[in-house]
Amino acid sequence: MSVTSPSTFRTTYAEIAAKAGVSRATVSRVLNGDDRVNSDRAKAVIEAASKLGYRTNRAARALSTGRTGQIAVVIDDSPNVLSDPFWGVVLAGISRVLMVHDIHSVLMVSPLESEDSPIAHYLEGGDVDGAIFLTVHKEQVVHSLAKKGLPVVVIGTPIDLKSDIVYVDTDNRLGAELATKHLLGSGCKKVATITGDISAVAGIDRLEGYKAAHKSLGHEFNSDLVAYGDWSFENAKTLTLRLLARNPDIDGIFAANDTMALGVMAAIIERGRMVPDHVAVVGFDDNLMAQTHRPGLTTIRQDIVGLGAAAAESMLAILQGETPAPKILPTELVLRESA
Amino acid sequence: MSVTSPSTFRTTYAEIAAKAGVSRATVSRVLNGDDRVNSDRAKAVIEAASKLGYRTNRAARALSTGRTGQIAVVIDDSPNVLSDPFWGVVLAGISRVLMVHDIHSVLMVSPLESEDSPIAHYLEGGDVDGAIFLTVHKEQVVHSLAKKGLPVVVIGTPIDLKSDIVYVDTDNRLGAELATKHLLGSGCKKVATITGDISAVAGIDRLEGYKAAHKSLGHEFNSDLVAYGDWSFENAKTLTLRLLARNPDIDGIFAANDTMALGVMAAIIERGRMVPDHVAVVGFDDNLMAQTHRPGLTTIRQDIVGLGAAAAESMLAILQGETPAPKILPTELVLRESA
DNA sequence: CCGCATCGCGAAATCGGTTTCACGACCCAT
DNA sequence: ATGGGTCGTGAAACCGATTTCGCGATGCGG
Repeated sequence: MSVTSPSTFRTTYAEIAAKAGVSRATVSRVLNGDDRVNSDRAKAVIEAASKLGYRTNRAARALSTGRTGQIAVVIDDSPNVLSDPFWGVVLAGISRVLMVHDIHSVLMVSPLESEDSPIAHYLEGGDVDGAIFLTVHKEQVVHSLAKKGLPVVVIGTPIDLKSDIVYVDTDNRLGAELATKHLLGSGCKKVATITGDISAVAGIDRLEGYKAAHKSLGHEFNSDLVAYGDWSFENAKTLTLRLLARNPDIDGIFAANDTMALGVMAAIIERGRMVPDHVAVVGFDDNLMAQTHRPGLTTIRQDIVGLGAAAAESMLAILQGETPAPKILPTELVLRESA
Repeated sequence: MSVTSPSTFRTTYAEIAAKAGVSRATVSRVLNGDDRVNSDRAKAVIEAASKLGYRTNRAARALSTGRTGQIAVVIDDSPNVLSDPFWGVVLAGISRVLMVHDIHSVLMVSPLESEDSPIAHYLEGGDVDGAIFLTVHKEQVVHSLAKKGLPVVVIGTPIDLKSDIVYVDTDNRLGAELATKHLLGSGCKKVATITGDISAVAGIDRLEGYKAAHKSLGHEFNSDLVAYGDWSFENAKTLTLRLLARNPDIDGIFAANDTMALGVMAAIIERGRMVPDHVAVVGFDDNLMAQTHRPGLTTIRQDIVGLGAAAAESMLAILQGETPAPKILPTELVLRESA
């Protein structure tokens, strides 16, 4: 009593077998590249299959093999997560790589609060062969899933590095160092930073890079010049106003992401100062806004598609039984007008 | 000879049946809400299932019922599509609704060029119960898939309206009218527009809205004030410069999306004029940039999550055997500084 | 009290690939 | 020639949930 009739006629091994005059077992062997089959028969099978327009039934295969050919991609469902263009691009990177290997991405947009959440149960349920996590969620939960045998890849460095979770990330530390060095190297005397959320590793690392640049260029690190932000525009703007009030001679600011860099610039303008003439600004990400904003934002470009692709490749490696090392992707300084 | 051992022990109907002292058939009936089962036995089954931590095996169910509980979400894979934050939000809207109904979204990021493309074949293959298309792709292909019996929902109005493809869209015409009326109503004498790609229905409709506003407020329509854009920043900037050179007395511009509105503003500034003092600007979308840009962009907000949700609900309706009418979602004017 | 419809339930078939197992054919070394 | 080995192949079991079919039991109208 199906609600909508399938109306699609799928051809099965049985039909191919009949047409090619062999058994279903042989059809299976041929179609899965087992070369221990008489080549004439193999040819016959291939021809029959293509003539009948055969498409493999993934449900049947999954039932039989226990592998579904599907990977879950889990994203936090908070209002500002999927509206960040970053994730869409990561998704594209993941999807492209997996699709080449005939693996499908199942999108799960939902917070993964506890080990009892429906998503966690689903992931354990065996209906996907693995899971890629797009933000760090509750790391605890990810660990426990991994321990239960689910292949897991995390995009972004986990806080607990001792655990051997496979992850990929952008080289946040070096990128931030690059950004800060550019400011210091182009004549800025007093370079401040607005950090990201430093409960996240990306936030910490970008701050570390800022410090490293100072050290390596022989500038003294001054904690007065560090304002702790949360990745958001408004907050960055407020912090910048406070920073400039206290240290009017700041002539360069490294913001830990582009969104905050825009907040920084808005604050500078509001104080009646010019970018980059009075204060130079460098961001991080190179998102669309960095390009469209006036003045154009000098920033650190990360290879976002590459990040997704790397995550997908790590997942494939795990499925092959390997234990891929973490991958850290390089960054690049993009010069525009703001610094 | 499995590569990674599943290590996960899934409990099956057989085990539940044994524990509850009934047959597998009865387990199935109970777990699928068939009420023609003795309530004591039902209780026993439910208890056994929960005690054993039963999770349904979707592959087995799919094989048996012919329905997979999965919907494909197809997005064009061009560099600037997934980097548009719009689509991420639509995805979230879709995913949330489907997930409530225990249906999973399979993401397919790929151009759907022809009826022979791998994606088209996959969609016909029966491994998903339906497909939601996130941009109009080759409409031809979508039609042919629909004709073959695949439940299909399109986000965005199809060009060929005679075909009875189910679609959902924002009220582009009315939104554009709202935007233009705001400009005309707040004192602008000469309001130009940068259109979107007018080979897309959204582009056409937003232009129609612009015209309708003029008509309804008794302003004459002047085709000199229409520049045909392509949704992109750079192009909009160029067109605006040209427009302003030819008509220096333009005092308002409606850009058919926010990205172009930023281009428009960049051009205005470059000409040494001020927004909104000399030229007021209104966009369309209300994306993140509209909020973070200075001056803040007055724009038309669409309910993007709602768009995804509506698409998902239409899909669910189709799967129920209904034929949902197209849904057109209302828009809203968001006042900021630019107009 | 009889015949017939209804009801609850389990045995068994089914969905479509995959995989084990065994069998016959053939080859080689003794 | 003969015992042991390899090779290609098909029959049949299997994955786990669903569904048809039919059986025995109960209920009801006449």
